[in-house]
Amino acid sequence: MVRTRAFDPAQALSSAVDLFSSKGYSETSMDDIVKATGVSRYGIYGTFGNKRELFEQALERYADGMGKQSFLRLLEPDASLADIRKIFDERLESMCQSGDKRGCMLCHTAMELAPHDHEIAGVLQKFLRRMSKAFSIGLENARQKGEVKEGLELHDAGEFLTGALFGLVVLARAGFPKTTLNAFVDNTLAAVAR
Amino acid sequence: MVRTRAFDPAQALSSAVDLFSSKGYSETSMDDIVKATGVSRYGIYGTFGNKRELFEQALERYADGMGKQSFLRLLEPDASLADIRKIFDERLESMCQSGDKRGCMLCHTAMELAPHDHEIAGVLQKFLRRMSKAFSIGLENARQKGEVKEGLELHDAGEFLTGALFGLVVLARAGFPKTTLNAFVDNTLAAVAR
DNA sequence: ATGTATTCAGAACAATTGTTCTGATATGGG
DNA sequence: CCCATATCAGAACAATTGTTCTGAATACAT
Repeated sequence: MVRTRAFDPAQALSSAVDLFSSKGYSETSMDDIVKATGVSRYGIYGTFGNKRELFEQALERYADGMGKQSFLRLLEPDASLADIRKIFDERLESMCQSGDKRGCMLCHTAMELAPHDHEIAGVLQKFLRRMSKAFSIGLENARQKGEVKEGLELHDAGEFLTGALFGLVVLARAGFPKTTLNAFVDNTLAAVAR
Repeated sequence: MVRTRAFDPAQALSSAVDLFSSKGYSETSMDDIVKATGVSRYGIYGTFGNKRELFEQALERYADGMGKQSFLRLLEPDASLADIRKIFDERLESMCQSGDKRGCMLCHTAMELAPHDHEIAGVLQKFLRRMSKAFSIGLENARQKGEVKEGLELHDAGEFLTGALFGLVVLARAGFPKTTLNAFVDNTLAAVAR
């Protein structure tokens, strides 16, 4: 052991997540990543492998973060529709903040990579199923409070909410105003509410 | 006038639309276009300008085609919810056919180009507003038949359907099975149906 | 303090990108 | 039949891509 690493891999991965989230895979160059992280090419390649592998790790981290900080509360037995709405509102807010508009890594992955990269597609599907499952558990909990539309099939409804979340992302990136996005969320929630 | 053009611009543009639809902007190279159309670079650049301009024309053509062949029937006074469902089913079917999976040019444009290309974003928004308007007129017509949920605000509902259509596209590209996509459409339609 | 192994910063590389140029080819009016 | 001109096929070009290599810098075990 001689010279110690001068950067924090977790922090570098975090920067990569930001870049990939906002610009997607092919629009983000390794040069962008080197500049954003301040880490040398040597450090990036030595730590994360190549661009594809870096993306895969970033995707994993992105999904984990989203799961822990947004979807976990749906699993609480007292979760309500308001908690589901909060997920949509948070995403809406994050999509609307200015600058190089933040995006959605899952959405980018589905659009650019999944159709011709089966390994990435598998990882993506795992996360989307997890999201959908969390949504349907959230709905099940909300149902206990009498907030959910009667007769709603919760498994399908979970996947519906997942898809709707992506619809929101696409509308936001197209540049629609916040009022439109809010109305979209209202209609989405109304589709599962009592 | 001396030597005549050996290719049909409309047909070449059509090939470009196919490529851009399935792979998006940056994943489609001019070399791909040259190969797919069989037209020389000279012909492409002379007829359509550069890649950006070609994409813009392809986008225009894509949206026009989609409008004429899918959305026009919603404007008929006797349009019904079934006609709206047909739009979703057609898209679902087109997304599921094998090979280099077909995609959605509007969706790709929103994800890759719109956030940093204001001109393209403007064109895109024009088309999305047109789609949403067609949806809400379709809903208005369907309302005459008593098919629509009472109290539904049709303007917002039109935009909701537009967003949901994109959600469907993203789920399809993520590789979800047809049954899931069908359930998504069911839930979407149920959100506006009586 | 010194040497050695590891990280660093950036040069270097081959491949691919969008775009332009060039000489050959073909066409229709004289 | 022949020439002028527009089109063709592909070479050429500069820029950018992902990736690897190289010598300088550094920090710990000795």
